[in-house]
Amino acid sequence: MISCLLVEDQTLVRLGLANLLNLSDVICVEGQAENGEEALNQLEQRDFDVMLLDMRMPVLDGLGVLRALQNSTKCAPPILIITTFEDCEVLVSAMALGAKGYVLKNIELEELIESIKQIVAGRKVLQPALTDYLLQKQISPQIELTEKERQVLTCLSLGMANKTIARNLHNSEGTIRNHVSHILAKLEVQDRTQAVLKAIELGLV
Amino acid sequence: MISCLLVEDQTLVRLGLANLLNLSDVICVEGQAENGEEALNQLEQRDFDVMLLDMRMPVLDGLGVLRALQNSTKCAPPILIITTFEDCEVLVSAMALGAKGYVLKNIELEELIESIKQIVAGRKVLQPALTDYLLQKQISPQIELTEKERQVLTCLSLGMANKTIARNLHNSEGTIRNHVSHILAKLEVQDRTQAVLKAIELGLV
DNA sequence: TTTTCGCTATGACATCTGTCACTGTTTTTG
DNA sequence: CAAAAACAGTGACAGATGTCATAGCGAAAA
Repeated sequence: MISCLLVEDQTLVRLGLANLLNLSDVICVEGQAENGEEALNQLEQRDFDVMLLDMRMPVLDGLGVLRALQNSTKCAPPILIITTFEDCEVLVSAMALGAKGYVLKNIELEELIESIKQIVAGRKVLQPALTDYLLQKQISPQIELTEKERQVLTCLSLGMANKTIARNLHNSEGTIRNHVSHILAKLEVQDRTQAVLKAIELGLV
Repeated sequence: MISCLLVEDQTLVRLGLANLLNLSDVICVEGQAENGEEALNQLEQRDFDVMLLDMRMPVLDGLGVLRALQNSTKCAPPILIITTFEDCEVLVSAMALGAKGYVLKNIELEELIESIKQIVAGRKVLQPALTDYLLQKQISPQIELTEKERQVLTCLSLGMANKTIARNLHNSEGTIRNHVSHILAKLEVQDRTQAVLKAIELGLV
């Protein structure tokens, strides 16, 4: 029987998932936490075979937990990240911080149980759908904006006009126009609206 | 016994929640769907007392389902939106489209069951935490766009120029300009970029 | 040191954008 | 039916937007 610490802020999701896992004959959710701090407390008090960790949480999020464990002397259980597609940007950081694998919340139950077994056995679990996505993002030519350009882009995605941006950043309107022009070129788009859309898509803002 | 259709894309969450609800002695999850289209299919085939509807889904999202039901002659069950704090911007649209209430996914189980009973009894359920947030955001009164305006707005949020939109929708550029002008007025913004941002924020696209 | 790069700035230019007024047709609604 | 919308269009206009060439300044890199 694999003892498991489940860390997830949404009550319904946590209870539901715990229930499902407990119905299996190999996994037993023996600890639950609804944020990172609680998780760390639970780890203080007893040992687990594995920790299922959500990324987005109040108080202390998934990355926070991983950081805390790295700086701690205590020997933590292997960690499987359970996250949504929307939050997958932080996965690279999570893996760098010592997580042993990641799966999407919309994974099938059977597959999740299999993943947990793999993690406990010391192997890594990288769900293909996510890996593909991350690789594709990395392959996509990285857009390098200067500090000023980033500022202007932020203003753009707040819907500001050139004149307004100029006032905000204490520049002439002409200067801002130049920056905008460079941003459009770097993002390979034709106008500010497309720039904002692309920036949102790429998570630049 | 209340028969319930549960619409939620994340498999684990859906199964877990169904399980929890079925453990109660008043609610029975008799249908499940992992996207809006499946939900509509299920509604075709049989009746339910209530539908629990997630907002963010692939294929056809929550708003899409509500729109489809509004344009349909069929008598749909009352709908309770179950969503996350992050997606709550679209709730105003959802309510305008006929949803009967909304709760957060991190609601307590007891409270959720109580909410479902209220909905089935014909009352509305507006979870205070969300209502407060929305009021604080001073969400403007429901924005009513015409069909054509919606089409143009969609084009706008794809980053199209007026000329491109005109070609796409088979209109003169002047006509498109007029439509854009009306959209800006209705959204109470100054230019197309702000319109796109607001449209995204309000879930109009 | 020389070069490169980021930032600032200006002026000119073509084009795009949004507003307004006004004219119609068609469809919906009271 | 009559009024009200939605839809399509035109022409004119002011202002916003984006491009380009050019140039000075300071800091960092070669």
